[in-house]
Amino acid sequence: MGHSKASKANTHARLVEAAAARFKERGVDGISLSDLMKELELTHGGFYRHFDSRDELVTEALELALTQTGQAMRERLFDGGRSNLAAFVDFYLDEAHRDQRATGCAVAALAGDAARKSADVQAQFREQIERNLEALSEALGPGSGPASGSAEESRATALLVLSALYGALTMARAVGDSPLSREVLRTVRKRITTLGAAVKKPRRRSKVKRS
Amino acid sequence: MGHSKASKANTHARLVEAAAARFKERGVDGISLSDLMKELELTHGGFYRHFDSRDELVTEALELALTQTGQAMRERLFDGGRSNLAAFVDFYLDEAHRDQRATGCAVAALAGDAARKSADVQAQFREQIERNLEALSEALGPGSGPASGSAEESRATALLVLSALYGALTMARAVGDSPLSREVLRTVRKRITTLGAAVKKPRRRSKVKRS
Amino acid sequence: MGHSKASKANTHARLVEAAAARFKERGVDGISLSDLMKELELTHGGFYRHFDSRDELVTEALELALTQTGQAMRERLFDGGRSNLAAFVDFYLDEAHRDQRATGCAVAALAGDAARKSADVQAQFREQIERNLEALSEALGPGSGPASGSAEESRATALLVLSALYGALTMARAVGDSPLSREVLRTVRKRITTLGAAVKKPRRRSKVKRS
Amino acid sequence: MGHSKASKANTHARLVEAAAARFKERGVDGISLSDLMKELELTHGGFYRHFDSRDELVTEALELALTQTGQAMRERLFDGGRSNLAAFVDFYLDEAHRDQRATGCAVAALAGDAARKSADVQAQFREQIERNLEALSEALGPGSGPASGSAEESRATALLVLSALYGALTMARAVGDSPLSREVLRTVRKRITTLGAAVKKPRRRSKVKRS
DNA sequence: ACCTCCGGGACTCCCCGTTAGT
DNA sequence: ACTAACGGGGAGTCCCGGAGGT
Repeated sequence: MGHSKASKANTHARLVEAAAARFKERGVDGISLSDLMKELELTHGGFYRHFDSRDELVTEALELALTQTGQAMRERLFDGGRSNLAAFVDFYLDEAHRDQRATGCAVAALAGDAARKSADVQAQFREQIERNLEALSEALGPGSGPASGSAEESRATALLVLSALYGALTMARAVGDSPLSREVLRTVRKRITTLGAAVKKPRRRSKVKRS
Repeated sequence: MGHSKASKANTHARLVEAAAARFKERGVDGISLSDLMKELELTHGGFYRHFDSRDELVTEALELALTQTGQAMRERLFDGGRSNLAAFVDFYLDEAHRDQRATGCAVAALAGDAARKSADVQAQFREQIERNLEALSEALGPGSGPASGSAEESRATALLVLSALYGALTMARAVGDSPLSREVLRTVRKRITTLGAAVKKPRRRSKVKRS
Repeated sequence: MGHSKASKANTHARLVEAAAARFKERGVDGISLSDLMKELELTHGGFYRHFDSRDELVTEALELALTQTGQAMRERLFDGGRSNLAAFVDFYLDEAHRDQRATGCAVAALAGDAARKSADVQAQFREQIERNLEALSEALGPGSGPASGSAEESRATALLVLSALYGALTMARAVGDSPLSREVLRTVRKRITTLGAAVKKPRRRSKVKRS
Repeated sequence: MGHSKASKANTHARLVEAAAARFKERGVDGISLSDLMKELELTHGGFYRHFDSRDELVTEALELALTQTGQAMRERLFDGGRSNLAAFVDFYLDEAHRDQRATGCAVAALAGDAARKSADVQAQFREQIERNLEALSEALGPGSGPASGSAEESRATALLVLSALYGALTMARAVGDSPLSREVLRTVRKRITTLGAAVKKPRRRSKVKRS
């Protein structure tokens, strides 16, 4: 491993990766540059060879974290037909996912922090969530049901599903490992598919209710 | 210059209140003791008259924030019959609530942080969420439907509803004020009642699905 | 010793005395009320039965310290004829006086602090120094010399003598016990009388010089 | 934000200078580290980059204040022949010097405090006063008079003169601006040269007295 | 890429003057 | 007159982000 010109780019990338993981684990302000550099067996003095400021790292790490999440999500979602949603939910609301914040969903890990950050950071979340939404919407798809305002409906359902997923995972994490935590995961895992069902079939009744 | 008779208890209480508000607004680590004291027009020196450490304040402020939230929630939930859920949801997913983190729901504001805090803090969230769950479960009540594992069912529904509420509010905040943010609030507000509906009436189908 | 009405006045007086001593020893800001009260075997909570504020004690203690000093000074100055000045100087510039700040001259002990205190405090010093000056001036007296602007002359001499006394004592204290400290005392003690001599006898030359 | 290359040495020096000035003005205990740092537009957190403790700053600031004083004194004293003493005295006992404690003589400003400080501090005063004494002694010089124990004599005179100077300035400051304050300065200014005269010429009488 | 260090600012501790209640 | 405690504020310590210099 000579210290070729490529090694700088490599270190940059490793830094962003490590930061993405630590940020998801401890929050954007939860880890210092010094500790981060130590992870790569570097000293923190060298940091500024790669970034102009911590904020720059934050931006890049967030970008990475969010796109990785989106990518992984989509892959699980699109493998075949309708049953993929269930598979995705099973993964998303698993205890393993709950406990591995470093590798898990960036939105669930960092959305709470994003509310207090700059508009730029929030824009990053917005873009990614929008993308996630589209993917989920497509997965829920209008295809399988009778054609009834399908695009709108499935997007709305996707929003509801996403909210429930993020909320459930966040709650499960907030209460620590406990019966409640496991109950949240298990219950929402089981029930969440009813949302898709509800929107696809018995649409008449819902409309009546809302009026 | 002299302290009025208002006494310690008052200052202590005001400190906890101010901390609760600021914590919800900026996160538990987002405000310094010094700035907190300034809010009460005090200086940082007097802080340790009231708390042994910052952590002690965190504990008390979290307790206050969480119970206040729970209290307000229950009040909105129980005014009459079933329609209160809708009213509660309308309040919870309003833009005003989204923008007023200082006075809004403590769980939504701080659950993201709780995941990285001590087991004690997580226990506080657990207790409060449990209480919220019971209240919501009762509000969704088994009463209106035929006696079919009603308690269990309504608790499960409550979990789903709560998850969606927390998740939607968190997402709406994370993306900043924007069409997406408003869409999240609006959509979930409209759709969330279908969750309750789904569980209360057409219970047969749900069961079939889950099997 | 019942706690009769007289006892309060008594405590007040003892406080002022103790404060005067401590202030001279450690400076006006060099002792806390708490420590002061302990000297009287009281607790510091009772202080405000006797004074409205620390400043009030300072004023009274300074008054006492300054007048006691003046009194003692005058007594040593006026016992007989002219040789009293020498006796006074011998006392004033003795190592014992240097080492016993608590009972020694208040002006020498506190003039350095007075420069940084309020106009009121400085007025106290002004009055007392004026009185000391008059006494010394009288002691140096115009009597023994030929009548030549005698009052003016002796006042001027008194000023010079006082300056040298205060300055020598302050210097002797500032350098700590050491050959230099003792040299200052000894030398000024011996030489200072030449000032009086200079003014009383060979007045012609002085006047020529000043013109 | 960000520190220029100007580096530590500069800040250190500026701190010592500022401290020297403030100490002379308000006393060694009269200014807080925080306020001191504010003068340099720094915060108190950075202080310990430059000094291990407040005491260390005190030592250095005292050293600076004392040597600066001595230097300035000697410069005024040695410009030509004997008349320089008068010029020095005129400066030393001027109202301007009385009112500018921050830039004025460190001995006069701080000797009162030194008596209550550690032996180390007193040693600093001792050294500096010794140096001042030698300079003044040399200025009074044995040269002009008949050769009679000249060194001893002029040192003794220097001691007397220094005492009078310190004492007069201290008194003038202690009583605040007032007729008395001005009288002290004026009178001692005029009379102090008689001390030198007294020692240089009529030496016989002095010797007789001392025996 | 390292090491060193600067300046910022937080937390904690402790003492002071002052006040209230016993 | 004491006990207790309040609020002010200084000192000391630590760590962080950032900026040289080797």
